Amino acid sequence: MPLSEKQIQNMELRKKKILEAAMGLFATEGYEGTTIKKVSVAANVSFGSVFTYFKDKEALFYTVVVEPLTELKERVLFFDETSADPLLETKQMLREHFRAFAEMNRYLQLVVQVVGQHERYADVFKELDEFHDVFRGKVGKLVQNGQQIGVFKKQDPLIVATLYTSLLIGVRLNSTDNRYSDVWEQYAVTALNLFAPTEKVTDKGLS
Amino acid sequence: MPLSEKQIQNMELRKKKILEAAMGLFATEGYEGTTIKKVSVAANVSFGSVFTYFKDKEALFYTVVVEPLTELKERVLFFDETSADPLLETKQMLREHFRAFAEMNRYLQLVVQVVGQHERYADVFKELDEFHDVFRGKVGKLVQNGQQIGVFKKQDPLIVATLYTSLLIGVRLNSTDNRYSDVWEQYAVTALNLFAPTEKVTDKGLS
Amino acid sequence: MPLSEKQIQNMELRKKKILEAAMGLFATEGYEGTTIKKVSVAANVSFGSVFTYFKDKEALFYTVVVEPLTELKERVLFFDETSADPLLETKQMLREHFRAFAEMNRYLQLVVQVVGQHERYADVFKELDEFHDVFRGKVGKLVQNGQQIGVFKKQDPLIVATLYTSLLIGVRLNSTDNRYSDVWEQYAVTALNLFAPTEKVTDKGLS
Amino acid sequence: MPLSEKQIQNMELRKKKILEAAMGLFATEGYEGTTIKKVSVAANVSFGSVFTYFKDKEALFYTVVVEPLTELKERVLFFDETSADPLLETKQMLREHFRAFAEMNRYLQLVVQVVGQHERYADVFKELDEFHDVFRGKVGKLVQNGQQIGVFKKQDPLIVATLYTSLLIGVRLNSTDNRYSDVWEQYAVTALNLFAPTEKVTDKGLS
DNA sequence: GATGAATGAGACTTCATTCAT
DNA sequence: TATGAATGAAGTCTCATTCAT
Repeated sequence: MPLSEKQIQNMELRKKKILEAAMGLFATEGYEGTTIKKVSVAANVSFGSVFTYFKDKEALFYTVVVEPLTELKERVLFFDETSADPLLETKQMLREHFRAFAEMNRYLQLVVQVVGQHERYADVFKELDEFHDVFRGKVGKLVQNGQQIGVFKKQDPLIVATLYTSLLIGVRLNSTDNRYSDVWEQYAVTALNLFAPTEKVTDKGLS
Repeated sequence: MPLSEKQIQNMELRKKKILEAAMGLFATEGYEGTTIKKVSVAANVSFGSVFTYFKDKEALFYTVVVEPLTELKERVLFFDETSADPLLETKQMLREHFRAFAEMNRYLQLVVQVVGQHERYADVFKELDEFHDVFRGKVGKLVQNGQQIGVFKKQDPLIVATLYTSLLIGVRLNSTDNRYSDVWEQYAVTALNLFAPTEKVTDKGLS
Repeated sequence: MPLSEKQIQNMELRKKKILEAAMGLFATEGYEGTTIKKVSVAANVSFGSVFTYFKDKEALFYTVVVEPLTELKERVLFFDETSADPLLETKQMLREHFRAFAEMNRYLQLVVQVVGQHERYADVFKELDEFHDVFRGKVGKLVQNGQQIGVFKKQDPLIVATLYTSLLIGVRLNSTDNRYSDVWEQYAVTALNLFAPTEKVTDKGLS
Repeated sequence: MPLSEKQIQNMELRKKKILEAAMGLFATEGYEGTTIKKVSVAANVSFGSVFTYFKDKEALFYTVVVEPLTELKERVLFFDETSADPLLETKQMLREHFRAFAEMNRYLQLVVQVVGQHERYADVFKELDEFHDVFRGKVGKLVQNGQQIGVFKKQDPLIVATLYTSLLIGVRLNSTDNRYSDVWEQYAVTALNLFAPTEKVTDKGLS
């Protein structure tokens, strides 16, 4: 007797609730600071139910870290590094990236923890690190593109890309707010300097 | 009977060994991942001795995070924000900062943890946050100085300063090495762009 | 609506599968080592179905231990203690007993557990113990019969009977195979000495 | 600072108390039926102290089973299989063996569990099984010795030895008392028949 | 002051049992 | 009746902290 449609939906809802509760707790209280009991209470679910959906705490953590990576990838890798107008592309990219990093606050807090203690979270870090490489590589290509066209000064594109991704995560680490606001808009504008644009860049392109 | 000079020195040595062992463990294994037993073994000291020098685990952690802050402050706040040559001052500052951040790896890993979970480590975070404000303010003044003289383009100096400190911690977070090397040297050079220097900046000033 | 003949047959089949799976698991993994989940998987039946047929784990265990007792009784109490040729009767009994104990390996493993921890399995042990008394009593009568006729030396018949049943279970405990083989045949022959036969006993009667 | 003599003695006492409590519980309630909490209460020791002396439950069980094996070996392998009077030697051996099996009741209950579920307790069973082989071999030699001298009828000595050790453990399994008594004395006398003595054996040698 | 045994709170996890579908 | 998700009691084990020596 297979499960009814309604049951399946209900289970997915419960699983989602658990994941959200777990994400919030892992982000603010850390791995050990988060107990299954706390998660179950926050998710308004019985203690044992957490284990119905996740083999153990480790598996819960893994899912919490890896699953939202899909959304992060989509929001972060959308840009066209082969654009004919790399300056404009970069400006738009910056704005979108800062917006994404502003909005995905809780998740990125988690990412920081994993990256900061990569030896401890080796499995999960591997996933993040692979993404980081892809991300940095793509940014590097855009930088190179801009340099060839002459809108960016000549510099090692990978160094620039590395500094840029570091800047993003660093800003996220140093901020405590969850919303995209004027400050983040300003960050995006100012961060363009990292790419060393040759022309007089005004805010026009972004406004 | 007062303690002899020799005894006092010995105790200080033991305390230092414990602190160093604890720093390494807290940095790589986290707060809960670090047990007093592990610390005592790493410090080559008996289990109970840890409690002779520190009231409890909390106090040990606090000391481990707060005490090295003095060194960090010294290495990071050394620059002269009122310098008559703010461009040169900035270049030198960059190099020294990246060097410091490269070398104080383990400690900064710890800092990242505390900042990333500031709600959890409220007490200790307060100390770090106050330092961060001072640091950012001083950098902001240097930026302002440079803008007035005309070596930097006009931008909100505090935004620039914030991005700069974020970049520093972000680079540290994304790197895994412990030594100052050519890569870090390049970071320092390239990061200057964040300040939007007006003249043609070459590596001369840094080499 | 009463259940159809087919349905009833199906249910009996399912129940039997569960019992067999449970017997194997209880025998090799013990009471606590056996989980309802394992039983359901081994029986190729859903988790909940076990509870459809048995009130709880306790009831399942009880059935697993008590139900096969009928077969054991039949195979073990078949002999005629009033036989006019008690020596021959004893020889045949021995062979059949050892054969039964060789073949009912799994079940007897279970019996050993219950007997070995009779305080813990008081209910179920009671059943086994009553059977044991009957068994021993009947063997005792055969021994007495043989002694009166003079084919066995005089000894306390109950002591002999007790030693004999102990020997049976002891041999079963010390062996790991599941089949009746030459070794078991030899056991049966040699075990006759326990009854202290007066004449020269050869293997003739058994071969 | 090494532990004082007094402290060491106290620790040994505590460890012994735990072992005794554990043996009683494992014997009567089985491995899973025995909880660390029960052991600590029975040993009049705190919960955590059990883990001070034993790595985990498994290690406790192992020690409980393997340590008393030394005593069992001593009490069981004492006899001289090369004796010039193998009949007398056998009679004495029987008496001592039954006495030992009567007195080491609790421990042998444990042995029965391990042997009865050897797959589950593979590690610990190995130790017991090795001992059993030695034991059986030595008994076999004594039987052979007796057969050569002519006090025992010719039979496969190893079969006799196997039946004998099985008888011992079987009797222990079927009895519930803890003391050596008249019944056990009678068992010892009657069990001699298993060896098929040729002469008229009376109780003289044993009384 | 130095040591490490003693303690018990609290975490993770398993699993029998219930019950809605 | 068959199924398997939901639940929470109970067990193992870790580890911070205390304290006697």
